[in-house]
Amino acid sequence: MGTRVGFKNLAVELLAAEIGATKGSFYWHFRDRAELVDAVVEQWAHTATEAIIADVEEGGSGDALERLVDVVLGHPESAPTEWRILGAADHPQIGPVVARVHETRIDYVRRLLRARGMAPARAAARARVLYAAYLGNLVLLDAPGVMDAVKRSSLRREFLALIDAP
Amino acid sequence: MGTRVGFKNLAVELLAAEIGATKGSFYWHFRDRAELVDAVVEQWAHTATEAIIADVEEGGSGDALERLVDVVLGHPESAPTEWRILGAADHPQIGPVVARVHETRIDYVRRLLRARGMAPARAAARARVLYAAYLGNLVLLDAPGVMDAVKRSSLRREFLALIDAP
DNA sequence: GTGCATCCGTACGCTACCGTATGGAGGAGC
DNA sequence: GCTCCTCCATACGGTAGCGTACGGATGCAC
Repeated sequence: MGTRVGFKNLAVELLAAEIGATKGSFYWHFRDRAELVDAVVEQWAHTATEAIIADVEEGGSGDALERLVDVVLGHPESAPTEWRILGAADHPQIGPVVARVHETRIDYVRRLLRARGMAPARAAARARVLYAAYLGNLVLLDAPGVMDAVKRSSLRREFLALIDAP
Repeated sequence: MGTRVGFKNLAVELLAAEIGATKGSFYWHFRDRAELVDAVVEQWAHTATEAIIADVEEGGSGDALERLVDVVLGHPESAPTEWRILGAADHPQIGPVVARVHETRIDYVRRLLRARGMAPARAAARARVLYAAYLGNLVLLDAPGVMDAVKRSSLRREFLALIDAP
């Protein structure tokens, strides 16, 4: 069996065979492969932004930024999927959606920093760098052996230190 | 003309046509496409680690970590190439090389943090998060419109703040 | 000048994948 | 029972890209 992730593996015949169907069935439900890609990416964009933000917002105890760090660090199993989608951002169907997700997330972090009293300009720049650290963490999680030696508690501690940096 | 970057564009016939040659010529110099990929990735691994580290080491004025930040933030034009190679890390020929580059760079940042007096365990974790921020910065640079509003001086300031965070 | 090594071009086979054409099974309505 | 709609399978055409076969040119040794 293949890698199960990756834009290249989002192929019509491969997907159909995995389900146990054929191409004839696929092309009844989807007009073409582009429609499938759109559906997958749009689904990801939803669960990767609104769902996470809602999850953080409704869990009322403690600081929201801390809860956000716990949420994004607590689900390393979703890292490969997200990283593969980001890696396909050069595709014309995926790039705009990814950019939209980036801006939504950065703006959310910026608002949380503002709520902690950080000045507007600094909050904007800090939000970008913090989110960049999250993205790079995805990359490193995907590289075999690079993150094996580091404990998640250390990571959490460093992320929180970056939030509170002067 | 195409995008000039991206693993998919590293194709034999496309490359040959771009130079003005043909496949027959290519297969005289390379055994197959895998050998070409190996050569490109290995070349990148060299210039992306040893070259940068040497550049930082020999420029003697000021703090080494600050110089490193200036070097990596000062060459945004190399971001697309690096980002595309990282995005192809699921390829069996590229993944190990990328992991090697990650570890080399993280260890370098860790040593610089140690030289500033940071405790070993914290330096190891901090180096990973700092490097992750650099990687995420590559991702955001590639997303159109996301980084337009932020000035490089602000970015530099935030990176330095992350270095000195408690 | 003849033989040999080097380098390159043309033509072909092969595979993977997308998309289409076409027929057929099974249920719903009447 | 006839018809139509929904869903699926088989078979085919078309394209992109990798790798190979083979012939031709160019230069060097002798």
